[in-house]
Amino acid sequence: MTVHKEPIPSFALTAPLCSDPAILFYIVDIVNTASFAQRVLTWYEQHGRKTLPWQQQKTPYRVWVSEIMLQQTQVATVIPYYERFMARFSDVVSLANAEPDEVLHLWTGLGYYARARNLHKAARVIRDHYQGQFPEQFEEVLGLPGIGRSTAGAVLSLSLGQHHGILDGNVKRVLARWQAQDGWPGKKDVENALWQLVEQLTPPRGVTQYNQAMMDLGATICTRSKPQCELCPVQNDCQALALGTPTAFPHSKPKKTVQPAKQASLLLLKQGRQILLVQRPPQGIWGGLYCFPEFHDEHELRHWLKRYPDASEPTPLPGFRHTFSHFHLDITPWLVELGQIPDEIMAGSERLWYNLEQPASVGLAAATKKLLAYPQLQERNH
DNA sequence: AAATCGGGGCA
DNA sequence: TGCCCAGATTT
Repeated sequence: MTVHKEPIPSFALTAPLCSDPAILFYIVDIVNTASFAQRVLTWYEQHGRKTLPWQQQKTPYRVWVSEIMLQQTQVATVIPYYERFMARFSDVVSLANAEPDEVLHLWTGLGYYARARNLHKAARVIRDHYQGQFPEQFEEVLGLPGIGRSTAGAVLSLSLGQHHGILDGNVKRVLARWQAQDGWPGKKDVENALWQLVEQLTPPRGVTQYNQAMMDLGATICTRSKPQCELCPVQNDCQALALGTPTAFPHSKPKKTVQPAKQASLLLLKQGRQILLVQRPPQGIWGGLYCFPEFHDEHELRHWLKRYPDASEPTPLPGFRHTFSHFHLDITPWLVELGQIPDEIMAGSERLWYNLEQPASVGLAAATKKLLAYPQLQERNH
């Protein structure tokens, strides 16, 4: 998709250099592309963030830790964690020498603990294979656990001024909008197209500021919702803005076709305060969790119930829809009371008479929890 | 309730 | 190679 908005004014006002509109547009493209980085850099001088903790004493180690923390959390939240982390582990060797538990402890609350583990693993690789010096070759950095192309580029460009592009979530959004890039960036081909754009636009000089500026732009102006396009330095040739739908980019992850609803009837078999649950097979939905006995429909449920002459007439309770990522389940609960617990039902380890007042420590599906809280299940004379 | 984020791990 | 996942936060 290509939408050409007005070319930059100085260029548009001169007499055409060429009568072929295709070539003219091509030239205008080159001018706009060449000026993209300049406009971003100028914006950064005036509006960019330059006093963040990891922007002081910029070493690969300090920038690396900040990049990993920032992958999952916003700047304001990261700052106190970063300060504590740096106070305790001032260099890569002290991090490497720490116990994994202590690293995780300092990470507590940030989430994504696999990344803390990778951080620690990488520190040990650096201690043991790089004499405790953070490597400065792109391929070496790329080889460290938890570091991919974008993080490697960020660390080496922000701390050492090496010429590498970056493509984190913020940059992806800025570029996908500027280019009106079709497709979901989770797809390889779309990501490749964006990387190609990164390489075209990243300027030969001022990479440190440019990369920082692109991230700041995405974090403060070109935000996921309510972008402030009127403040953006590249608004004049932003294709998504020209289309009038900046927030339509980057295209969101294609929805998994939500299957039409499946029907399930659940039997709430009850004897006093005891409720029958069965453990589900390890595979499939609710694997290993305890749920109510499930049937396709009321008929199947009644058929199963014939074995228990003692059982009361099933009473339907208010149903509800439980939505999974890829299908709906319409649940109709049926309540049945039993005079006594049949021996047959007692047998089998996959069955559990769940005591409402002394709940067993087992995994319960969300829908099961919801049903257990139904007032109809509570013991009335108690 | 849904989308998100960059890299790892798996088919 | 491409797909799914983590895990807490934001919208």
